[in-house]
Amino acid sequence: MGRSPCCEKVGLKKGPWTPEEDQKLLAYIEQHGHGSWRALPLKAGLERCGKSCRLRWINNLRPDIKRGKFSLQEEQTIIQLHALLGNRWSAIATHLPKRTDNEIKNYWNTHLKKRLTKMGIDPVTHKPKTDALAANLSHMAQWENARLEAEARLVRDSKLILPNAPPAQNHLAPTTRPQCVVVLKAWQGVVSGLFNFNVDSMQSPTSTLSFMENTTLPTSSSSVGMLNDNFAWNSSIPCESGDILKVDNDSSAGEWKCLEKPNQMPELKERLDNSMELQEMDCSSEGAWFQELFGCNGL
DNA sequence: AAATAATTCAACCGCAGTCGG
DNA sequence: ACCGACTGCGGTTGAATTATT
Repeated sequence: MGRSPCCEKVGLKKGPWTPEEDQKLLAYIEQHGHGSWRALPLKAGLERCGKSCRLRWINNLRPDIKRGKFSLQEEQTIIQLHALLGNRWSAIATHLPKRTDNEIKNYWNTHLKKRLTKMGIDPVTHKPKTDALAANLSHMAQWENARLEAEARLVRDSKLILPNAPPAQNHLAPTTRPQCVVVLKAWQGVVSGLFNFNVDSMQSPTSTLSFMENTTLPTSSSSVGMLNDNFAWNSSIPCESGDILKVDNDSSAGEWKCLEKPNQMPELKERLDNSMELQEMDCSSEGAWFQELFGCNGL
């Protein structure tokens, strides 16, 4: 083992590099290669330790470094790889050849981690947090479930009492039924940790976010937005019965698009069909509460 | 315009793994 | 097998910058 003594030596310069120092380091490496980092500072005429030179070269002076804002694709790759590899920044950096591990680490800590946290996703486990937010949503979902059961029962009872009663006016076409229930169902699934990453797809630019069986995805625009912000990579998500949600990375927003018509859970569909009152339920505000909860624009 | 708070990111620090003597 | 030199990595720090009051 043993510790490197070079950085403990007194008299070596620390702190930000000057352009002159950069020039010396660049010129030396271009001419001789870096060779032994420990010996380099003396040969290059730098009052720095080898470690500092190495770091400066790797993180700033290397000619193949890409600077500037991370692209959506890069963000997606980082999130995917972090889910797989954890804080192994150098391993992650090998998949983003023009980015340094330090830059990726900084970007994760200052941007991506915060974003995931804001979305209720644990940035360590990449699973939804079972915190107060999730508990609230779970509670809301249970409440909604109970309410629907009661309403459906009421409707059935009223049909029994008035068998010839005319059908209630249907304000919404069946395919455009209120979707807040679907959203809640889906969120219940999400908070239960029903999704996982398809490891095999990690190398592929088009990856699949696979859900465990019977996970119903939300189809309202607001909830789709939520998923977009959480898992905005080039993905296809199998919904029920082969319905596919796809994120379109060709657009700068990486928008989720439902390619097929939404397919709701059979029992939910039946319940909705049975409930005339439910068909009249006003769900216009559901987008608002989801956006408020998740802080995403979702549209 | 000034003061303060928040954010960003380059650089440092120390630990662990590898290699050669 | 042991020891020391060296490199690479990840966590952390703090100065610089930007946003907010």
